[in-house]
Amino acid sequence: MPELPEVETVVRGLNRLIVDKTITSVDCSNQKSFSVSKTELNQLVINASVNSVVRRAKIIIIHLSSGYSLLVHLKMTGQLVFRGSEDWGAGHPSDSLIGELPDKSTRLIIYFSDFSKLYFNDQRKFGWVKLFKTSELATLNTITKLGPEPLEPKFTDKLFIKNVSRRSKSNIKAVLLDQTVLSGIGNIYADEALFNAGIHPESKVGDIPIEKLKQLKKEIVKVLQLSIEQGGSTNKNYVNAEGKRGSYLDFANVYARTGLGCNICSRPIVKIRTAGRGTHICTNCQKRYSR
DNA sequence: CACTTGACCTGTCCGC
DNA sequence: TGCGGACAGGTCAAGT
Repeated sequence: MPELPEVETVVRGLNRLIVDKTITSVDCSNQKSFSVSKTELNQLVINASVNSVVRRAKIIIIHLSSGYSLLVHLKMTGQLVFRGSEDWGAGHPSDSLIGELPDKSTRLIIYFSDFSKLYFNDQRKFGWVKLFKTSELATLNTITKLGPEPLEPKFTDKLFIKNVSRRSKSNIKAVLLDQTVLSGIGNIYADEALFNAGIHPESKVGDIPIEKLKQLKKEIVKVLQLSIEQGGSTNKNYVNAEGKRGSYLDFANVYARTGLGCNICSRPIVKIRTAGRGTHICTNCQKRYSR
């Protein structure tokens, strides 16, 4: 669920909420979620302050003053939720989607010197938190293997076509989900971009006309920008750094609209399975390209 | 190398 | 009401 727009929203929130705060301690459960032990984690981050929070693909990077950086991947059900010192005690913000913290999915708590806290919750335990030296990030395989950022100027038509063409015999949907081709797209925005471009997700990349691929690239950028404006998509678990939902799904054309009328032709949206994923389409508006 | 599938988890929903 | 099974979907290892 957290894809590029959701992760971007969390990062923007954290930049407002935790920059310049100093860590006093960390507390974690579920060792599987972490690359270092609680003891090590405490040794390496205590008394460090937060320099900045950035994003690469779907990875959240928290740069610390100690020369280390915390990397967080939310996978499907991860959340990074900030609670200010005024929320200490019984109450919690009434407009938050989640209640009292910690709860049973809390895996990590970062305590700041002003008594505010950052919670990492993850129901399904797929997410992770890793600690690296900031100077090592540039050569880290986790990061260097990632494809281009779709919202950066370097993401040109030419680069998009070159990268998707590496997998010319695959379904276009599977290729959009491949983070080495381009980074940040997940199931929701793959379905939305393919609908907006009028392409059936099971079209093979090699069968799609170049002009249509260019249009798809344009639709990817547009849908990601729109979703960031809406604070991302909340289907079930996703919340921003303040525990609030995103509203992109109010604008969705196909995702989670099975059985509802297509916004263009009114025929019902159909759900199929493509590349092992639930896939939402309008069979009338999306053309299946084939040889 | 290109490409596909299943495993990792837990909570929820659907049919019987 | 309870119970089994399918499903949710990001990534990677293992398969063809």
